[in-house]
Amino acid sequence: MAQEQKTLLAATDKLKEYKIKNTPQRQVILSYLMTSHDHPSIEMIFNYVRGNGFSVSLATVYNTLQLLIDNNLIIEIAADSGGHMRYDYFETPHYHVICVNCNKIVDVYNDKYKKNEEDAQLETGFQVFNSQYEVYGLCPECQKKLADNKSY
Amino acid sequence: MAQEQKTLLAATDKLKEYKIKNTPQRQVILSYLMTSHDHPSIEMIFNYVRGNGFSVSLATVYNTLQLLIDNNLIIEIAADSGGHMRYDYFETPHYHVICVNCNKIVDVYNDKYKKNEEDAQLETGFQVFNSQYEVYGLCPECQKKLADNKSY
DNA sequence: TACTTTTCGAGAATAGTTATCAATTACGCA
DNA sequence: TGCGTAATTGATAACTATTCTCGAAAAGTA
Ligand SMILES: [Mn+2]
Ligand SMILES: [Mn+2]
Ligand SMILES: [Zn+2]
Ligand SMILES: [Zn+2]
Repeated sequence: MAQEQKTLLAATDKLKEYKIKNTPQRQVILSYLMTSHDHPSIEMIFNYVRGNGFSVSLATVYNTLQLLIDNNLIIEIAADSGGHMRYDYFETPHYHVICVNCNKIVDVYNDKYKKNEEDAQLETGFQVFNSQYEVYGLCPECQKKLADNKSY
Repeated sequence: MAQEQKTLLAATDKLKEYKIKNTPQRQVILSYLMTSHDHPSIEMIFNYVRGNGFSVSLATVYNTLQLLIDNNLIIEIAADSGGHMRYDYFETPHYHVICVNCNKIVDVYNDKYKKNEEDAQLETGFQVFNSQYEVYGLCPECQKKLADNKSY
């Protein structure tokens, strides 16, 4: 069976597991997020779905993403200095290292940062659901690029 | 001397320190951020400045905030589920605990989360400038409110 | 299959943000 | 202190990301 088919089935299973009504649009969007590692924007998701032969509207992409966020299946990252939100399947806890120059997002699979959730709960009395950690800096490529430009 | 005057002077000093050209608008915006603890939105800042007898346009508020962000004087928090950005003077490292129901933002002055910056740098080769940590949950008031509603 | 409910989608409407550009202001320098 | 230049401001237009609308289509249920 093609890989593509497999991930569609995996997405279908997830939807069932979370008792979310199954539709082709939701399958494709979720399977894209489950397999892609590029933290896509709305536009990228929209183009991906249409590019794979499925019909979809922008409104449906927005609705579906909100649904997945509400079900804690994905997270939204405000990482794009162009003001675009980025989306990430969030099964395994990890944090994001973001290049302020090119908007690249790199995953770091280390959940140490999660330990602070307990502190936060004790300190504030909040009932804590989850947390996110973002690190800002310059990626190796942009470091090089900017160093080269300076040496004129 | 009135408190108000003092914080305006403090803001002026900060602007000098960072070699940012001094204007009345920048003074008021920065002094508001330096003293307020409510992580204001653009709209709140705009209203504050006008409410204190200074002329200002929305464009200037946006421009000034971007300038202060670029100088690492303030940070932008994507904490408002209504899609509004919030702004915070960020002299002392701290993280934010955010109520997903009422958008309240509570500061926790504990910089343990910052320790991960070193890991991130080693792991990714990024040149790290700063990092942010956000915890999501329900504030005590909203916990109570929602519990009451359920008990019908 | 028949029925009910949910979702989809095209486009309109909304709202947050950015661009424009002439007038004003800040500030280094004589 | 006063000039000259470059930067900033502000009213508003333009832009663009997101949400709304509502009739049509599809999903789930028995
Ligand atoms: Mn990720
Ligand atoms: Mn804060
Ligand atoms: Zn980069
Ligand atoms: Zn609350």
